[in-house]
Amino acid sequence: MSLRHALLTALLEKPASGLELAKRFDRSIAYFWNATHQQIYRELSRMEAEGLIESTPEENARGVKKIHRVLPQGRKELKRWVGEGGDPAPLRDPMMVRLRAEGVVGPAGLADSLRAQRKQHLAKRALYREFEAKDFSKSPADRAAALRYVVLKAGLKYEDYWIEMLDEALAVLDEFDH
Amino acid sequence: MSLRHALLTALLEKPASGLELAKRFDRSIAYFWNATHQQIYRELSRMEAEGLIESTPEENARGVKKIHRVLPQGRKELKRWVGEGGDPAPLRDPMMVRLRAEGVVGPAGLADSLRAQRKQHLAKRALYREFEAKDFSKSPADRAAALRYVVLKAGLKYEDYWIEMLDEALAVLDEFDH
DNA sequence: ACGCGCATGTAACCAGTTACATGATTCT
DNA sequence: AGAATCATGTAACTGGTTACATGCGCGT
Repeated sequence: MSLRHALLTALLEKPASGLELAKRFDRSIAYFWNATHQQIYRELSRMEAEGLIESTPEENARGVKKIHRVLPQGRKELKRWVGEGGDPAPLRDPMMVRLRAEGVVGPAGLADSLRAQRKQHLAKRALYREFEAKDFSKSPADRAAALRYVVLKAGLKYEDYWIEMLDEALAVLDEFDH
Repeated sequence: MSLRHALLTALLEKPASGLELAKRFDRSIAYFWNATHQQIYRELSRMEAEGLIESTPEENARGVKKIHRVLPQGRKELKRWVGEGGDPAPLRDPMMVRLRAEGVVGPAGLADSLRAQRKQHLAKRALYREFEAKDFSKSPADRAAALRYVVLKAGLKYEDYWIEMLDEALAVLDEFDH
């Protein structure tokens, strides 16, 4: 149930509406979690029903915007969950399955999609590097910022990892299928 | 729907029963996909109903063991899927959420679970290194083996990545909470 | 006789995905 | 007037998780 806790964290940093959260998830927080607006709305309703957050309608904007704020119960729940621990997330990546399958069924046109994914990872890395230049040009002074930077660096390294991986896979395909 | 295709790949390499597949997923294939036996049985039934695989009971063993084999339709479906392409798998890791949350709610005892996870990643890496020494001590000659090696190296690097990450996070927590 | 490991499953649940619905405001 | 954007939601479905059920054979 990490979506709930990702939302609590985001709302503690700054109260927001459902759609604003969805956008933040798309942008700055996407390197460690993501979610669609449907999922977010559902989870926000649940959390409100359980007394973890409250919402106040803001009528001046178009439609009715609901700003969500974390209640003491919510902060308590987040703190409890952080200390809780648990196993590493199970790895589940279709591309690795595809690579192995390519070995078994013979050339099936995987190289193109490897290159396409490589491009996407390059783009993400470039974006994260912008975040890095903007937010962490000097080393962070406080604890919270230092931890945010660790997470950003993890995102960066994750993209590095994939680019290396894909290059290696492409080299192998190139060698055997010249 | 990658479970299906992971199973087809595994069954093409060697026909097997449901439980054997579950074990293989736990061991050698766990660095790119995993699944419980319940999931595997459900998917095998579906694939049999759709004519992608067939099963023959083997009564001599204890209980009734069903050996599954891939049919031409199944191979065709796997090949189709490999060429299909798609976006990178969305990243979703609770530990990254926890790190960020720690920054927001203050020290909440995250260091212990970071160390616990680190241990698990070290163990996995050691296991993968054994696989490497056993199966790839000399560089692979054929295409299929070369691709299997790429996937194993990806698994290895993934563990390296996490160990580095966790060390960095622990260093930050150590610095601020001495 | 008893427990353990092999082997196959069912059922209920939860989280994430996809498609669609609705209404208001701003831009052209 | 019509299109794009902001904003919130419902419904149906798929995939993954957890808990439980059942029966056989082998070792002690």
